[in-house]
Amino acid sequence: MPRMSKSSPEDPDGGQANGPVNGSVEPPGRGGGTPTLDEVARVAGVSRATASRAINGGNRVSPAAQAKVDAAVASLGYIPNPAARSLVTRRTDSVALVVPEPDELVFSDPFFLNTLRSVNRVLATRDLQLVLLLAQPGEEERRMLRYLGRSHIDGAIVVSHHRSDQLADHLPALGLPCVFVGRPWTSADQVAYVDTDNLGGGRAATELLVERGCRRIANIAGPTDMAAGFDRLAGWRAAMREAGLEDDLVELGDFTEAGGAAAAAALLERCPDLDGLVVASDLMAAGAMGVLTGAGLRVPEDVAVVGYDDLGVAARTTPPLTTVRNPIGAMAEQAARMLLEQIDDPHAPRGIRVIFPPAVVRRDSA
Amino acid sequence: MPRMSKSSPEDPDGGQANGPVNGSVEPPGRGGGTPTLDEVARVAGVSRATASRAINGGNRVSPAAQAKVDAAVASLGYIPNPAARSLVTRRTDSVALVVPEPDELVFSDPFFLNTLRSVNRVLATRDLQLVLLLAQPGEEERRMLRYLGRSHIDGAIVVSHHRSDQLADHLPALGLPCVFVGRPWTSADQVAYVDTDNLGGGRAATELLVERGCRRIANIAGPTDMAAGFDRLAGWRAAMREAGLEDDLVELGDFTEAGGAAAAAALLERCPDLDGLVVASDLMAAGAMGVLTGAGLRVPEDVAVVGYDDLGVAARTTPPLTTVRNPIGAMAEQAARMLLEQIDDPHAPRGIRVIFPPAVVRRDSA
DNA sequence: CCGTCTAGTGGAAGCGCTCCCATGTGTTCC
DNA sequence: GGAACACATGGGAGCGCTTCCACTAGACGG
Repeated sequence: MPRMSKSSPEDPDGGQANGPVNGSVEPPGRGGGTPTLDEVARVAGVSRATASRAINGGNRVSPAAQAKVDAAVASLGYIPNPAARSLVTRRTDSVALVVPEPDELVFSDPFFLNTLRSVNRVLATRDLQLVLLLAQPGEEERRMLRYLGRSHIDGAIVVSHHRSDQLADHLPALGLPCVFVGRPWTSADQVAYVDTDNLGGGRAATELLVERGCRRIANIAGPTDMAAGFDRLAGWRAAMREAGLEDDLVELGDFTEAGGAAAAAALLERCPDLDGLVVASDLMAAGAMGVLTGAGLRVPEDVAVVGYDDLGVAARTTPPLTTVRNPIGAMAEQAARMLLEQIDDPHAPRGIRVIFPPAVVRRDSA
Repeated sequence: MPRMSKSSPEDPDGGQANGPVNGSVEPPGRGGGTPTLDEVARVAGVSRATASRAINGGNRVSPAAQAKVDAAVASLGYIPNPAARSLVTRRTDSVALVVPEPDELVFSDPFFLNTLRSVNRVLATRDLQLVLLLAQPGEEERRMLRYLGRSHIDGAIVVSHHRSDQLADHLPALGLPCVFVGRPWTSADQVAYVDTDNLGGGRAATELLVERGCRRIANIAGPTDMAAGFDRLAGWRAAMREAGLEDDLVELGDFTEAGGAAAAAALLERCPDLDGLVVASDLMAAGAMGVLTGAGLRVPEDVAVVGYDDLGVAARTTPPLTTVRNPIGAMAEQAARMLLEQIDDPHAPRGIRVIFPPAVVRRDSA
């Protein structure tokens, strides 16, 4: 029974509207549509079932049949229809990169690009597609959750998660495989995540200054609704207390250069003779250093500065910034791999976490 | 080595929804799995056909039926299965953002992020998903083309297209709606694209220096395998000739800060007394200015500098950079809207192009 | 020499959806 | 009052694919 793929009675343009237009070859006997599994099977002289098996890894297929199917696929230029496949397998071969975006910060950060790159690299090895989901809190976020809730996607990687969004609670509840980059605020023990030891990093940065002999060490913190900002500040606090120093010289920044500058100015006002500065990001540190030198202070002679991230900016400031490395590429890759594992094995444990150690990178600012 | 810990070794509610076998196990009608259109129809007391119509815009559906279906959808939390829908409609409701990536440059550019943002914003208004396709030339690119060739995607936006890739020839040949951001090298009259007038921009930048009285104006060009780099250089050339000046003081950069610095050094070697510098990107201009001031030259007193892009860097250099604005956000948005039009109407004209005028932004460097 | 395997195969049953078409119902017009 | 026309509706045929299941050979041991 012939498919009536073409020219149904009242198809005005003969069906050439969508779909790859005639363009190239058309070996098979049938109408000019894109080849289907049926055609492959016919050309190969096997059943559709066998053709399907051959195409999907060749389980329980004789070498002879496999060869015939391979040849047919090649000659027809056959590519399986993903929708049809997805309909029955219930997989979509695509994963989402979820980026809650309450502000525009994410985007100015080289951090995001590194993530994208690394995730994509891992996914490419498995022929998975990356769907980007940017959503602001509120309506957009809700729509995104609806989207994720249905079988559009096999899994999700969440980056730049904020305290306000409820991704960490909702995603696992959907039964959707997911991995967070950066410790989630809630449900942290039910969700897989990878992170750096931001607390240890904040502590290490501070200890460096303490050992250098600094006594009045201030801190420019990141937004405390992001785990990274929160933990780095906590690390600073811990190190300060251990060194017997006051831990009240803190200003909040927003991870931007301007924010860092503003915070530095405020700090300088509060404590004109500060001699050390721990900053939660290199970009903010760059802004802060501008203010310091503008105030006639030398870095590191008068004020030693330590940044955080080491994603490029740090090497370009004057003086080059001593900083704590944030291995974002490795983290994202790790996250992608963990997601793959979850997708492959739905019974795999859910709460795995991987924490990368901090690494101080010494340059000239401290 | 990252350390790893599993905090919840066993999976409380394993993946129950993974086999297509479920259909037979699960009595239809009771809310076991995800609701289907059948269930909606049953709950609403109408046929599946009517339910489908009601859900898809309510054409030829009585208000009463519409209301009943709406209620059923709400109460069941029904979301159409995209695969099933796509199988019959031959649409996928997702578009690709194609990024050929011969090098890592694209990523360090704020340009890319702006694009992403804008495209996403437009797509969101129509509930379309953004699939990110990053591919290096060669095997990866071929795989990408195969992917695009099939009905995975309704359309594509191509950014950062290089001379070497053959996207501009292949994509339209696939019959796939597509829009380029940045003039394609080939098939430029068969492909829709949006661009800025880079030639005009290069010319304007140069004229600014000429009017300022500069006579020995050098140029740091971008990669000439990208239209933007090529055109900006051509604009400089045209303006130089018109002013009766030599147009041979050119060095090629790679759109990075380091590349700009290297080019500036070479230029300085060739012509120690140059008094004007037109640079194809702000990042390169920043690098170049570093070299200039390092050589004891004042900007703009000794050498006036004009950059290109104005995507943030320009305002942060010392001195702030006079530059030519590259309205990348507007361009990307425009591209997305054009793509939507092509998708909506397959018979729409293909070769539309939209060119944004250049705009000089005066700061302190010239 | 006959069960009993096992590997390979094809028939057929859907996956959840859209849309064509035939079939009611209520309106309008001559 | 019947023809002519809306308009709304449900039945049903697929979209292209995977996979269950029944079936046929040959292989092998008893």
